[in-house]
Amino acid sequence: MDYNFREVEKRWQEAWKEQKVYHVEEDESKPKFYVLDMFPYPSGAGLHVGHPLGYIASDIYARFKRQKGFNVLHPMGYDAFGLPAEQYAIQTGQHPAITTRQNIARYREQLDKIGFSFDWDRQVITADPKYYKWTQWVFIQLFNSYYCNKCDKARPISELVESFAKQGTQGLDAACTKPLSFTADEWNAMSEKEQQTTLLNYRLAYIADTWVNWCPKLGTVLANDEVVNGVSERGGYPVERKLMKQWILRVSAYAERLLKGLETLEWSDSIKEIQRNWIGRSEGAFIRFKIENNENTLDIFTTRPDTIFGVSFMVMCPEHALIEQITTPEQKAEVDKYVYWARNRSETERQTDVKKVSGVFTGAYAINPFTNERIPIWIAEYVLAGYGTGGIMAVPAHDSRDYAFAKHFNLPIREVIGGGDISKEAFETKDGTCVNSGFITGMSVKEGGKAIIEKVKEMGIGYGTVNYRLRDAIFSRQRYWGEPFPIYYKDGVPYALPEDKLPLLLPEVDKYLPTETGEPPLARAASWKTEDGCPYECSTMPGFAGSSGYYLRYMDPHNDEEFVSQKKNQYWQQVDLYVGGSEHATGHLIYSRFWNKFLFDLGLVCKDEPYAKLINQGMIQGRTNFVYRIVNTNQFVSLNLKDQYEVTPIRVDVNIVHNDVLDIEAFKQWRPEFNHAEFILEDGKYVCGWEIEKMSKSKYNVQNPDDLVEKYGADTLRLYEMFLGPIELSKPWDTNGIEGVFRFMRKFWRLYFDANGNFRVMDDEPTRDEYKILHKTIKKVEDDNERFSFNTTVSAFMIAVNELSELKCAKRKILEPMVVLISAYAPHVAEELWHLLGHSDFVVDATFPQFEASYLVENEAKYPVSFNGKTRLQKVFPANMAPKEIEAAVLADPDVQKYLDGKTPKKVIIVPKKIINIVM
RNA sequence: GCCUUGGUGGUGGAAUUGGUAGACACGAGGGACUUAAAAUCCCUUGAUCAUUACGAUCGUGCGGGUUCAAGUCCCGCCCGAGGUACCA
Repeated sequence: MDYNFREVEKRWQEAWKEQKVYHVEEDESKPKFYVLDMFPYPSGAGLHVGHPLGYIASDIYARFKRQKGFNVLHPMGYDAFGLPAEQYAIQTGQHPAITTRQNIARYREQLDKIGFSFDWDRQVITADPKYYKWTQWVFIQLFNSYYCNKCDKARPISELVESFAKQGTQGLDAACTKPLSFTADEWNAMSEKEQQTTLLNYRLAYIADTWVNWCPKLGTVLANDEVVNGVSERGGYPVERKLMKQWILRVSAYAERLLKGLETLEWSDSIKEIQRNWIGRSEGAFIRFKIENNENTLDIFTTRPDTIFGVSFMVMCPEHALIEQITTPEQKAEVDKYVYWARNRSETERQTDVKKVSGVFTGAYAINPFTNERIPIWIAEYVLAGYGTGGIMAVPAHDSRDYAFAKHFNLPIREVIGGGDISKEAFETKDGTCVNSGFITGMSVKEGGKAIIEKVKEMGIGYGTVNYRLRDAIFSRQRYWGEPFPIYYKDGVPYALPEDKLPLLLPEVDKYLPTETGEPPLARAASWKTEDGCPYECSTMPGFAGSSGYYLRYMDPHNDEEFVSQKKNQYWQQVDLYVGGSEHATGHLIYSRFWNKFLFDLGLVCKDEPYAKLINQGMIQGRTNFVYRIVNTNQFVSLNLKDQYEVTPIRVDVNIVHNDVLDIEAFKQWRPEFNHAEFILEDGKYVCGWEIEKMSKSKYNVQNPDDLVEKYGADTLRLYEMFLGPIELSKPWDTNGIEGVFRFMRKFWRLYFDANGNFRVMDDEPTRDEYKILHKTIKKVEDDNERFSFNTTVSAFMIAVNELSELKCAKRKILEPMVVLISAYAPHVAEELWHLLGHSDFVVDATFPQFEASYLVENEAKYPVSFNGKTRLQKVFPANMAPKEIEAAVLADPDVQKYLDGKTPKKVIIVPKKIINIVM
């Protein structure tokens, strides 16, 4: 019987489905293991060979763990809300739900062909009302919570209301948009509307006017991580800054815990580092500067309080609220002009002009609290609204940005940290000594900073504090295809919908565009209001809403009463292994951790981190092939002859190139303009050039997994994707090697059949050599699986099969465990052989073979003999021979003596079973 | 600029704690079988020199160092990839 992968794969895929082989239930008798792949967005293009890389790796691990006795949860679903489906809907009028359904069907079909062990009964789809009911529910919990800094966790907003009624803001320490201060009487005297507005200052999901990344082309705002290099991540459209009322999640309240939590995670250093930078913790001081002839104060955050004696000007961001109040009449015209200009600049313009200095003087002066000096207050773009207080004290001598500004506007530069040379550039060290600095002169930077903090505290104008770069996440999108907010407005104030009204279904609209008045698409829905006539929120939630807590829903996907039951959450705990791309480092992987920590605070989940171990699979790059057309002709010249001509490289479809040799007939058919192409060949072939690029349709280098499955089978594809190299590394996809893996698959199959195609496995006792091959392989596979080194496991299989073929081994005691070993990688062929071996259960439930070290014990050890570290020859000695004896034997050996050349060695190093080194 | 990675044959890569560098594949060359092709099998394949049998020298981005021994550890560079970028 030949290796007929089409028949084998079809048979077992059907059997697995029918018998629900991969269905999993909670089972207290077994330890659990949770393996999760990052949620895919089902795009219209379908899967390319890069997508399954991570899925194959996690599938191998899931199957391996199951064979090692774990109860493995390995689910899959779809992150189905999102921009592409909606953009398509705008263009065609087709409802995004339809497109999404089609795309999901296509994904499913492609995934099914690869033979994954997903439990599809647990599938979740974010766009399904049964699912987004719980996204909305979590949002309501966020809305109804605030962050208590004292107990360092989220608490019900009702507790805050009670406390305000009793003691106002006295003793309050809560995360907030801006610090407020009022008494119980003042609170109690507030109207309902005023109270609700006040509470928004504390809620973990709140609405506020904020500067946002507005993308006019997409008609929506974007989160910081959705803007890349000043343009939208999806589509690459320009992004502007705009002041808008938006729903926001108070992620910043969790900054410290998000940072600390990283220490407990088994994630790569690079991802942890990216998150640390994104959170951006910095210690410093908050200091209030008086403003001359003005009631207000200019508040600043600085990490260098030690340099306060060197302040020579102050800078506010162009968005600063105080600008109008402090600008002098003489400066007003100029300030207005600058502020207008700066505020309306796009992100792209801002980023490209980073080096250009711009700014304007307000005419106002602040007072240095230590020197009582008048300090001019400027406005400049280099100070950002979103960080700290939006104002700084500028110390040009010791900050390069302030330095550039001072030089440009001719402001004084005063040295306050000794030891540097400030004539050319700022001296930014943190290990200097304070000079010209009043009472801190002579102190180190560290001591000086501490002393200033003490002093400002005493003076009541500041305190030491910590600032984070991490900002609150903007949570509204002015789009149709997302979760509706469970929010309605009464008297202009937002209220949460009662939980029993969930899910709030996405309404039908006539068009997926904003209204004529610029409102989001949901405003088109005729009855988008409560029974009492209160209007619902018109924006929808962003992509990360549905993906932030999805791993919890997999634990209990059909529960309509609870988000996840305590019992099931207790059983599955958290994701043990999470596999996905590193591009989610600053988006999903932060939001998801935030979401989980919040649910943890509420006592809904038992772990405060969602993903214990994370593996980032590398990208699969495309390998583009080129042909070379001689300029102004229709002649194409082969790679190694092209330098003799002036040529234009042209990308050619990789599917008509084999091992870099062009299929000339297929090329002529490929596009009409090549019908009559002529070729200059080398050795009778047309050889193409190649380059590594991103895999994309426009570069004609896309490899579709379906085609490869069709040609070689899923098992070969799975093995080959793993064989390509370490899972975390990015690597080019090159089908040249897949033939070798396919050959291996057939060779493996042939171990079980004789020349006439009859199953030939017999029950004879294996030889010691045969056992040795098996146990060497068991050990290698087990160790490599545990460290996610799947490429070396594939090599180990190849070696074992080569060796067993050599021995013509057909013994059940060897070949049966081999089936189990390989089954995680090539489940279909393993299943077929497993049943041919007489089993009626499924190979995924077989027990992973037990490694017996005794089979690997050697009586002899082969020693490489080296002279001064250079290996010259090999000698075999009994494994238990003492080093002393080996030394004597080796020195007496005639071959060795030839190299000794009559000299006496200075030293002989013998590492048992490893190496002999003779030092001369 | 800063942070994180990585650099090994023509190609993908292996070498897990410092112990025979190049496993396993691809590609290439040669051969067997075959009317032929496919499939399969065998040999060679890091470079240079030598080839009569033994071989010899060099070699893991570059320059140093530690060590009996370095792809692996340390110091200083060079190059690539990813992240981040006025974050006070």
